[in-house]
Amino acid sequence: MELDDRKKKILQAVIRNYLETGEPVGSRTISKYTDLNLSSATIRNEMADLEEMGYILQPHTSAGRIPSDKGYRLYVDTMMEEKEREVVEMKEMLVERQDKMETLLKQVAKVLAQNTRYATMISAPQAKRNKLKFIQLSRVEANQILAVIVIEGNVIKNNILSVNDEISDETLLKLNILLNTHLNGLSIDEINLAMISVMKQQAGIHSDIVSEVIDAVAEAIRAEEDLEIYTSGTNNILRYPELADHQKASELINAFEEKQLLGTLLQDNAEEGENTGIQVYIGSESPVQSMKDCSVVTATYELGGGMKGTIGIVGPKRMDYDKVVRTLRSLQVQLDELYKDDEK
Amino acid sequence: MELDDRKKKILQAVIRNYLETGEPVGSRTISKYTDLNLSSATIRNEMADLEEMGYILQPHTSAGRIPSDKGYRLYVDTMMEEKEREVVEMKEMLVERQDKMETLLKQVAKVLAQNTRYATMISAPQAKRNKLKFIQLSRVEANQILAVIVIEGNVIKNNILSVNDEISDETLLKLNILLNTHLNGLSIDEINLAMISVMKQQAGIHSDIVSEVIDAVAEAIRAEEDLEIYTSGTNNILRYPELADHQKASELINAFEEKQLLGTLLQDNAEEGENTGIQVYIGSESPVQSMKDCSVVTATYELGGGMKGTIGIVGPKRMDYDKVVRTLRSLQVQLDELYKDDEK
DNA sequence: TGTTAGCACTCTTTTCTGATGAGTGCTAAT
DNA sequence: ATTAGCACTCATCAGAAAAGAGTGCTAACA
Repeated sequence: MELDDRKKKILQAVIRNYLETGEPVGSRTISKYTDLNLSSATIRNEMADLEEMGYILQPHTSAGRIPSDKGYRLYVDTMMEEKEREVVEMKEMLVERQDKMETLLKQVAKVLAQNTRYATMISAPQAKRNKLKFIQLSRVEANQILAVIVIEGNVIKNNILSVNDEISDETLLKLNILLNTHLNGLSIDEINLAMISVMKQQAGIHSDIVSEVIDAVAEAIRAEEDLEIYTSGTNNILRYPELADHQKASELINAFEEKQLLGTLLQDNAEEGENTGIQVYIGSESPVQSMKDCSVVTATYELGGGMKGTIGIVGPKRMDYDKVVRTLRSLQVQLDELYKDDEK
Repeated sequence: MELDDRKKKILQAVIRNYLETGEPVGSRTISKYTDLNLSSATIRNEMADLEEMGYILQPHTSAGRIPSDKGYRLYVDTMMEEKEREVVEMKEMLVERQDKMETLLKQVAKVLAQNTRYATMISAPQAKRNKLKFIQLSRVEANQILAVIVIEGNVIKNNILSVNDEISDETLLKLNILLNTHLNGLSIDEINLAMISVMKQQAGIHSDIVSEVIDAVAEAIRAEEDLEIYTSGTNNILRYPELADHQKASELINAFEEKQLLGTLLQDNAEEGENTGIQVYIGSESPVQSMKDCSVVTATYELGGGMKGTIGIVGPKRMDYDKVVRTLRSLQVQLDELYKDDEK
């Protein structure tokens, strides 16, 4: 059977209507809703075909139809009209340039959640390979050394090391130079044992500090490499009856709390080289088990310098795909501009 | 009317039973549940009295009784038996000493939520008056200066400052000395304008850096002063039908997401000088509006050096007060020991 | 005098029933 | 190919009846 133009129109009407109401859509509704001027009977026949083809489902005999995952997929891929109207201007809400990346991302997640009324998540931008830029040791107390580790992209980590015997300012300076000359510009797997042993030798009695610092560096880079994720609007999940069932809602809320679980979703996506950077996962397409009854839309964004992160929106399968995609796209542009403003 | 011993026993039995089941408790149940050897009729008379006194409520005629807030209050204040059995050993789960405070606190919140099956929150320990301990400026790039600010209690903040003209290593050293001699050991409101202008004068052409650094210091101390809060087990809210109603659940989940809303709860408490440091808020006693149908138990903990934080547990009014209090108390001890271990 | 058995009464909860209505699939007419 | 018509299905709703839990009150009892 072929999916002709009329069938497409009907399918589209079914989906549109279902997105709005969340209720199964009947033939009579469609017959009036569309400009096809067909009677409900004709629609019924067409809907029977569409069901056979797997685009729509009947929850039970004598209920209307609801879109299947396959139906949503077709809709998202080929039928969404991206109207220009009401492109949400998020910029105003982000005007106050945030110094801290963390604050910015939290705010984006929050604004997005308020705007869309779905649950949102955003991963902090990451450079592919994190290289060490600069190390600085300084004394805090007699037997405490502060190690400041700066990674490519101006990410800064601190670490306090305890030492047994006091260290003079002079040796501290020497150690600083030693560490920086050897390690700067290296990524974590470029620091090898040979290098470490050379450094230890040169450090003499302070070799233990060297190892501690190197551990700290490794730790810092590793920490930077696992995704920092911010979420917002978790409570929106309860807004949609099809997700608000305790079992499902609990799993979802948990996923949003244990942010690592969201990692797959945000990480994998960042790597896929889609042209627009926007991905839609419908129901079971989602790589995260607990979201098999939701849809997830993700968008990668760039904050310059190859720093890429991902934004995700989680809602019911009948989420307003048009609006979500539109909003994400506009957000991508706005974040891009934010970076450019920063540049100049 | 007097609350004699028998009435107390009956009240206790009603509460105990209600805590377990969440269902109104009838006279017959009590008559069998207790060792009073009284018939249900007698119990009924007593229960009528207890109701008159305001300790219990009838949801409707011909339902059993449920405890009122006043009833819970009496129970918590005078009737809880703290049995020794099954004191949850959380220590094992916290064995791996965490370097980072953040990780530790997140873990505590999580373990606590898993143990109690309630929602938990924990505020990071804070010293009352945050004093500046040490400042370190260093160059990251030609026109970028990294300012590391260490606050009493070894809290470290970083800040990158952009400067217009390059600064020599020498001037940087001078600035470092200048800043440290003037500012170390001061709290935010001890840094006054006079001091600043003296420093600016001494800094000569680099006076703009001085102001930037001072801003950064102020910002860092302020940031440290507003509570860092970690939460866990939000989804446990859905476990209790009396809270799982969409309206309430949504508000609660939101409160746990917008962690500032929890601030009042955790902050006020930290200041109250209760002997045990454990506080119970029942229903409308809670200072947070959205929790008027819950109970909240908070405990202050100390991590040495006057650094105090607060742990909070949020559950239904029929939460297992005994267990929660026991767990919190044991946690207080364990955190205390953790610090002592750290000390030596 | 305190305790208890008994009973009528109240109110919620559950179950069943029939009615309603939305929606379908099929057939026959256009 | 389209549509009107009709029998049929099934969820949902309203109401009634039944069941059950629990109460308050009274009268009897130790």
